[in-house]
Amino acid sequence: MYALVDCNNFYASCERAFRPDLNNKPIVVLSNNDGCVIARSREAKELGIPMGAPAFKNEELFKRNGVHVFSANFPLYGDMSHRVMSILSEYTPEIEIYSIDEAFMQMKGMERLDLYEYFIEIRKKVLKWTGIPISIGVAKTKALSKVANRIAKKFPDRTKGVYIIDDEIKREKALKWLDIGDVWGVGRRHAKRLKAININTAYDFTELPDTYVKKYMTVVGLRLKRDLLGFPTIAMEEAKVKQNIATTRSFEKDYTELLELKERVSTFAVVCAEKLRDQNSCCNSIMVFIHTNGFRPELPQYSKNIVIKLPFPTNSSIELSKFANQALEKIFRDGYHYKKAGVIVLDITPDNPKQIALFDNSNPKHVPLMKAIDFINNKHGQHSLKLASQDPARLWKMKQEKLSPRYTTDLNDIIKIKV
DNA sequence: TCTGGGGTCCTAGGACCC
DNA sequence: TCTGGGGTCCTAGGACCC
Repeated sequence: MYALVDCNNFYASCERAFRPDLNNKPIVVLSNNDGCVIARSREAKELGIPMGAPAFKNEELFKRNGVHVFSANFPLYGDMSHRVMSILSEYTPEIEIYSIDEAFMQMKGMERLDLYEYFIEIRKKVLKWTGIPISIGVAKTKALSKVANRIAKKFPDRTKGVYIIDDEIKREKALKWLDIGDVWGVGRRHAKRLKAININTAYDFTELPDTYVKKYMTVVGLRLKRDLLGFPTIAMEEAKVKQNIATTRSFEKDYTELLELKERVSTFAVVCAEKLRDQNSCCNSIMVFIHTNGFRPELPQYSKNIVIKLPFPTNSSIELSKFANQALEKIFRDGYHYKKAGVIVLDITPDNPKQIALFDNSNPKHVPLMKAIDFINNKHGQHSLKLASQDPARLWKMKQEKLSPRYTTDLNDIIKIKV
C-alpha cells in the first residue's frame, strides 16, 4: 500500500502554529511582493477568497472579515516541512518527499498492521510535535492514494483525517465521486477536452479506451489510467539532484536602467550558484530573462531570454555572476520599464567527478574561496558575505509588510513565553 | 500603486550522421 | 516512370505538479 500524507493549508497552518490566538480565524498567506494569495486557512476558503487572488483587489474583503494577512515566510515553511518529513520518516523506510507539504510513504511489508490505527497515530504525533494538521490517504497505488487523500480532507469528521481505499467497492465509489478535473495529472486543458466528450469523473476516465488516452494524453495519461485501475504503474521516486535551478523575482517597482538590472541579475546568479553548490553540482549553461509588466498594456512591452553555453562547468558565484551579466547586456534594451528578471542554470552535471574542458581556463582558486564563503554565511547568517556587484543592503528588495518572525531558524526570532 | 515562484516529463520536427 | 534505411541529438512547445 501507498500513503499520501498532505499538510492541511500548509503555509497558513505554519503561521498558526506559533499564533494559537489565530485558531478558527481566517488566515491568508501572500506570494513574494505581497502579490497574490497563495495559501488560505479553512475559514478564509469559506469566505470565498480564491487561490491566486491579487491582494490589492481584496483589501476590503480582508478588512471586513478580520482576515489575518501574512507575507510569505519561506524559511519558516521550509523548516516546518523538514520537521514534519522527519517524523514521517520514522514510520517507513520508503518515503518520497513530493513537495514542501506532501510525501508518499510506501508501506511494503507492513500488511499485517492495522493501517488505520497506524496512520491515526502518525497524525496525532505530527500534530503534537509540530502543530501542523495533516490528512492521509492510503491505497494500492500512488494515484489512488491521492484520491483517498482528497476524501480524508473533504470529510474530516467521518474519516478523522485518514481514509483507506482497500477494496474494489471503495475504489469504484471514490472514482465515481471524484471530478475529472481534480484527478492528479489531469490539468485544466485535459479536463476541458474530457468533459467535452462527457467524461466527467475519474471513473469515466478509467473506462476510456487505451488508444484514445494515449493519443491525447501520451503515455503519461496511460500510466495514470493503469494506476487508477489499481495496477501500480507510477513508481516511487528517489531524491535526485535538480536538472534546472531558477532564481527569479518580480520587482517592487519598475527598473529602467541597465545598472539596476545588473545588480538584480548578479544577486540571482549568486543564489543559483549557492543552490548548485548545495547539491554538489555545476552548470554548463545559464539562461537570463527580463520582462516588462504585462499588467500595464499601455506601456511598450518587451520580454526576452537568452541561453549562454559556458566554456567550462562551474558553480562559482563569481563566474556565474559574470556570465549572467554578459547575457543580460545582450538582451537589455533601453526605454522599457522592467518588472521581472530571472536567472536559470541548466545542463547540470556533478561537481565531482567533473568533466573539464581541454583548454579549461576556470580559476581553481574559486573552489576553496566558495567553500570559505559558504562556511562564513552558514555561521554568520545567509549573505553576510556578498559580491561587490550585489547591493550590500538588501537581498530580494521585496514588499513584505506582514512578515512573521523566523521562529525556528533564527535565534533572535525565537518565540517568547511570558513568565 | 498593486497581479508569485519553482519544478518535471513527453513529443514532434529539424538537423545531422553513416 | 523511377531517388533508401537507419540512427542520434537538440529544441520548442505543451502539458502537468506544488
